[in-house]
Amino acid sequence: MSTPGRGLHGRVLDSLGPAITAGDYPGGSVLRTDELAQRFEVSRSVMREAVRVLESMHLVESRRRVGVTVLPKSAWNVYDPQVIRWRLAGTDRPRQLRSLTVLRSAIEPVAAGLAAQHATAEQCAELTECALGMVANSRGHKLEGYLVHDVAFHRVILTASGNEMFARLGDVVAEVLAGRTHHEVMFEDPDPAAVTLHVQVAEAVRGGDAARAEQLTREITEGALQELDILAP
Amino acid sequence: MSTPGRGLHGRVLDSLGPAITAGDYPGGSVLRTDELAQRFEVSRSVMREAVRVLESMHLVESRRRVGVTVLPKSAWNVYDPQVIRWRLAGTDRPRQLRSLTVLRSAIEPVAAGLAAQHATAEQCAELTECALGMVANSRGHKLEGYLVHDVAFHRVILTASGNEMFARLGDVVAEVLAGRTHHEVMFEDPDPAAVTLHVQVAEAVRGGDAARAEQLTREITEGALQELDILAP
DNA sequence: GTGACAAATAAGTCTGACTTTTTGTGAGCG
DNA sequence: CGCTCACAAAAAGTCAGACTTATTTGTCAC
Repeated sequence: MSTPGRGLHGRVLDSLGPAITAGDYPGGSVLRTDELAQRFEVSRSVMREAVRVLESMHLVESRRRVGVTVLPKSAWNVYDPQVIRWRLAGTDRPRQLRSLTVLRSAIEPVAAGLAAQHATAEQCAELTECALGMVANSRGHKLEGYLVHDVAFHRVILTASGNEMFARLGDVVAEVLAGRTHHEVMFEDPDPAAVTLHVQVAEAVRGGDAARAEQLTREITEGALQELDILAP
Repeated sequence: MSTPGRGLHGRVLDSLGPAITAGDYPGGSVLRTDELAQRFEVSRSVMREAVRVLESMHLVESRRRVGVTVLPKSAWNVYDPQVIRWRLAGTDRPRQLRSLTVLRSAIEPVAAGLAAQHATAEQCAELTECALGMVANSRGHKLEGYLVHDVAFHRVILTASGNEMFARLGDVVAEVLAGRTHHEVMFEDPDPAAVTLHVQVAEAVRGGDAARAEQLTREITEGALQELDILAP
């Protein structure tokens, strides 16, 4: 999925990033570059590069004479895809999943409305194809096939909205949907009502009915929120 | 506001970051670390740190034997506050401002609804105070005073929503509102209707009326969108 | 044309010496 | 006792140079 450990500094990050986001080093903890370099058996240059990246994510702050200070959670760049992945992989997973689902519930309906106004013919076709794929995989424990089309569907909506910031949430949504299928309980086939809603959204977008696309998508995300409440009330 | 040029690598970033986000180096352009180090008169170690940061923002990609490749806009981490600031400062400003305003229109109503459910008594008081401050500065060309309270108002809403990802958008909203007051045309006093809406949102949140808070905030952001359409249709 | 091999190239890594800033501390003094 | 100021220590910051490694590209034989 992501790009693991590109270069030595990347491997250090793969180890240190999750540790920090998991809370192994509480906000205010002070680390020293030299010590870290020794611990990870890399040179100081490599360690410094890793620290710079963590700093750009506002996970740590490096100050002379004091060291590398871990910042409080409130300072973190929670929109950084890397940070999101690290948190989803760690103990913060439930909270992160909830935050992201709420975010989805705010963004996706608006994105769908915009998509109805701006989607190209090609995007409409793609959308319909995705919806059909979902229908085809909606019965008989074909969860993986369903997931692929579900992810593609939401990606097209976000892209077709024409808003670059919405488009960039495609990966996040993919992560959330994949998480739901793989980690959470999902023995049975997906909710038939949800499948129908996706088909209807595709129709609304194709027909240029922004209000309807928005409303239907709101029902989809509403369902996702309820699912979450059932799992962890 | 931001933290300019912390260390040498920071100063390199202050120069190179805006250049890339402004499109001075089109996607696909290839730079070489050594050459950049010479151009900015820093050592390679410093230059490498800067490149690592740009890489973590997905502005560039560094590959052996080829160099530092500038990535297409579609790959950028558009939620990185630093990237947002760079783009707001450059030629991409109008597009960025529009994207952010659309984002606001999706997020803030939902945030207001959640705030109505979760806001503490203290946050409600703060909110009312902000609204009153807006009223007090709404007439007689007190734009700066108005702005301060406006920013504070939206910050409280986003924080009170209880969603960490919403809360993190406080800075972004502040940037957008400040931009509207400082850069765009805003000779006259703010729209009285908008002021009234803010007061009513404060009331709705205090009263725990989520639906009303959401709807009223939707009207506020709707107004912001229309403002944008008038300026650049 | 194709496939393997060699050379060129630029990033990646390591090391050691040096600089700069910040902080703590303690001496001196009111 | 408390204050200031100067000095020393600590850790990040910077630099330069040598070396390694992966990747591309070009070439040459088949």
